[in-house]
Amino acid sequence: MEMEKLVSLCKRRGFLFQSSEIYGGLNGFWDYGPLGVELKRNIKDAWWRDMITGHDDLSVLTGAPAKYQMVGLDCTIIMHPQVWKCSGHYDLFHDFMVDCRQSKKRYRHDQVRGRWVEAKGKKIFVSTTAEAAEEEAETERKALKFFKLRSKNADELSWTSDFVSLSAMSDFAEVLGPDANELGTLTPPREFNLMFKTIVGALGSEDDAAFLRPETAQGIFANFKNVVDSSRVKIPFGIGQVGKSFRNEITPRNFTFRSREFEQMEVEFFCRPEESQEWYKYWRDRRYQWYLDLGLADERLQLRDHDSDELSHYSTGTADIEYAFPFLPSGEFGELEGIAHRGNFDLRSHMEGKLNPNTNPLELETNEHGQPKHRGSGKDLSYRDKETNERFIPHVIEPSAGADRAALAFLCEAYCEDEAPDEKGKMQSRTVLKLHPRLAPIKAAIFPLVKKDGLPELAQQIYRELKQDHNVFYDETGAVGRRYRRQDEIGTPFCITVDSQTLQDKTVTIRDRDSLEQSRINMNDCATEVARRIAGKGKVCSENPS
RNA sequence: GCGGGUGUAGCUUAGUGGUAAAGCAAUGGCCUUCCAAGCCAUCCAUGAGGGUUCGAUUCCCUUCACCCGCUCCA
Repeated sequence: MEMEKLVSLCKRRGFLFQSSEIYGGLNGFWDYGPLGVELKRNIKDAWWRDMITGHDDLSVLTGAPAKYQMVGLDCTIIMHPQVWKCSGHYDLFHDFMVDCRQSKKRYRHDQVRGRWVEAKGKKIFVSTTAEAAEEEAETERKALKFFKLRSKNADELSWTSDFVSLSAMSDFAEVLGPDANELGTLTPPREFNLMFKTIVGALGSEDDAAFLRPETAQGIFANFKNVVDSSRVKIPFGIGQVGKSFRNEITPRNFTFRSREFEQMEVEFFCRPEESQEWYKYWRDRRYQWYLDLGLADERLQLRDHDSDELSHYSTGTADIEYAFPFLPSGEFGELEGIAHRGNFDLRSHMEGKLNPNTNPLELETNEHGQPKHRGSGKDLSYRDKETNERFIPHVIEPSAGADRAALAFLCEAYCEDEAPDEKGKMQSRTVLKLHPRLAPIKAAIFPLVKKDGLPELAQQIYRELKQDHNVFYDETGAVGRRYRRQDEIGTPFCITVDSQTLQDKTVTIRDRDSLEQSRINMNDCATEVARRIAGKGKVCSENPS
């Protein structure tokens, strides 16, 4: 499937528009049109229903280690700045980057290391991005090449310093960049603010700087105690939240896949440390199945466990649910959702202060004076088991999904060009969105076959009745075939048509979008039939010829 | 952020230093008894800003957006 066709359809039919399009657009921001907003809302509603309000906390769900509770939360986008300092985002999202004018590469300032060397009366700083084990050999190789020396003359190189990070350098004039063969090609370090900054208060100054949240999760951690104290939840339980997050992406690209403003659907699931591994596996598999149940094909969906070297020290497991988006090279997948075992890192960071994620066991990150780099709240965020009277800091499993990425994946999966007969029975190509009925923006369209003999009045009667429970659409213009095709293109799963036979026996036809099959049902049964078909329809996207 | 490419109607394309053309779509009619039919009518465009010029959609500059490749992806 070509991405341009889907992008074009999204615009033409009102799923997605570029933000501020009349002013030329804004890179990394997208608006949802009348149909897109319904699709995205259906995705969020399905998630909320399946994870939170519809959750059966009295039964042990298939694959789950035990019964558990689920509650929701809706936190503010702007939070106390200390939240982001303790969460690690403040440090992590303020990278200093240097660019190389020669190699055109960009490096994280603190990840480039090197040492001073002198030869032939000239002193230079040789830098590299190589691993610590190889940096000595790598800098020697580079120095030899720069001074045009043979390996056997390596003793002519006089190393005058230990390895230091580029961040310790004040001037790059004598620096040989990691991929450069001349000096002074590195630009001064520039700050990349990946969090959106704003000022709180009408007269606020830089001291009143605050940030738009780069994830919804921290609001849940910050409210952990409030939820425990107010809602009678007992561990194990989860807190879910759906909402906007903001990241100043360096390169937004691939339609809505990497946007600067996006919506997340996150659960923070709190459990006993010794049971956390089982819960991690449960959530990983449960979330994967959710996408399958809503129609993503398993050959385009994968559950990828992170390798141990990708994991944070405090995490005993992280998996990504990934989808083979059509804009990616063949064989590559893009992340829809990450399920991370986060240990007690977050709750402890908000208690004690920012922890150093590279320590094991976790230690407080300190500044040059030995003081905490970012002070925590000092509040006790531990949990007391009312039965055993045991107090502990829960471990956290975090399934974190992107609503916009899910919407994009469902659209990509649903887009389909197949054939349908025209009025002469000849096969014509048709564009159809084979969206799961739960996700389809419009559940059913109601047509009078012709605009006379009282058929419109009957159709409108059905329309009004269905409207009470579903988002339905009424259309009486043009040939009925054209109306069917219009609905196919926006993914409407069912079309109900009133014809002359309705006048005699009160039956109407209901047409299935995917099979094109029509069956006659009593016009008074339309609402129940549509509800039955939406609920009963399993996987509808089993075939995707593109 | 770098390099290359592209911007004409909702979409697909045409064209020109001097009135911007068509098909499809949309809208309103007529006609139509089940899968994009037909007829009539209507609506809509040179991404933005500046320069050269009597005159710029066309030439030049800047900018914005999109696509491809690098980079980045917390």
